[in-house]
Amino acid sequence: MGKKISELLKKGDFKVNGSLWIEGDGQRFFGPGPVELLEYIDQTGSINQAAKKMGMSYKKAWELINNLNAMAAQPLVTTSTGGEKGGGSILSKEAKQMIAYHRQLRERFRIFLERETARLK
Amino acid sequence: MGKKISELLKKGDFKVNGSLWIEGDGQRFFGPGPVELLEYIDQTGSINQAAKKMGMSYKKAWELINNLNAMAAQPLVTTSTGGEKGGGSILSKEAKQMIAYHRQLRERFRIFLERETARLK
DNA sequence: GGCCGTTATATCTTTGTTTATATAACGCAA
DNA sequence: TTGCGTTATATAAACAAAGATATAACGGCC
Repeated sequence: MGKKISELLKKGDFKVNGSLWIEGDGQRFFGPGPVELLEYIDQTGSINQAAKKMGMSYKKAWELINNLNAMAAQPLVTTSTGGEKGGGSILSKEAKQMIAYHRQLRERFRIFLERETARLK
Repeated sequence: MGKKISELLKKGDFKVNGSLWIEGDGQRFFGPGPVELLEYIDQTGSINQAAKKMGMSYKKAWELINNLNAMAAQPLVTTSTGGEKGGGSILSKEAKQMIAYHRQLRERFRIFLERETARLK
């Protein structure tokens, strides 16, 4: 039967971890990063502030959003410039639904990872 | 209930995909890359040839192996230089066991991903 | 008109990662 | 002794990713 994994590692403690995403046409569409960004945009109403909360440059955040919109049938984020607050961004109904899907996915993944970690101990 | 994911994407076809690894002390220990490399080393008896099969530079392959050995309680790969074939590398019993663990893990992960993909369709 | 904060974009710089190249040591065999 | 293929390592070069900076446009408000 052999040794346990904890015996194979110098530091005995370990866990199974991973990353999950939804992909269409071979390329990633919806991963952990974009989801978190969308959630912050929903909270703040601004790509700029959401990026700051994530410690991410505005440029990168904008590129993420742009990619998402390019792959989505309907835009996930609609933006506007000017006005009282200088502009802003809001999530579409579809974006909120994607977030909900991903939340469920992540929760089941978390359970899977816990179970697999326990199985190897 | 909202729309299906396939309706949210321009290209209707999609799947849930991901990556899995074993980590100790917060840092990755055993992921898909190292496993594949070890398997090739087992086949060829050489880090050099294994690296070529993976389209990876020898340097990177060696660094991967070095990291693995540094985190493992017993070395996973033992190397030798000189001799009839110029030297070579062989896997320890522990390495083969890690590969076996990871294979099982991957298989259950595959099933998980298929199930999750189906659930969203 | 001038101010404000935001989106959108281009350009340049910096940083980090990967790859390429070179060199030495090893031990067996011819 | 020379040749061979491998491990092991350093250094330089090439490439990619990320970050910094600057600028324009927008539209409400004072």
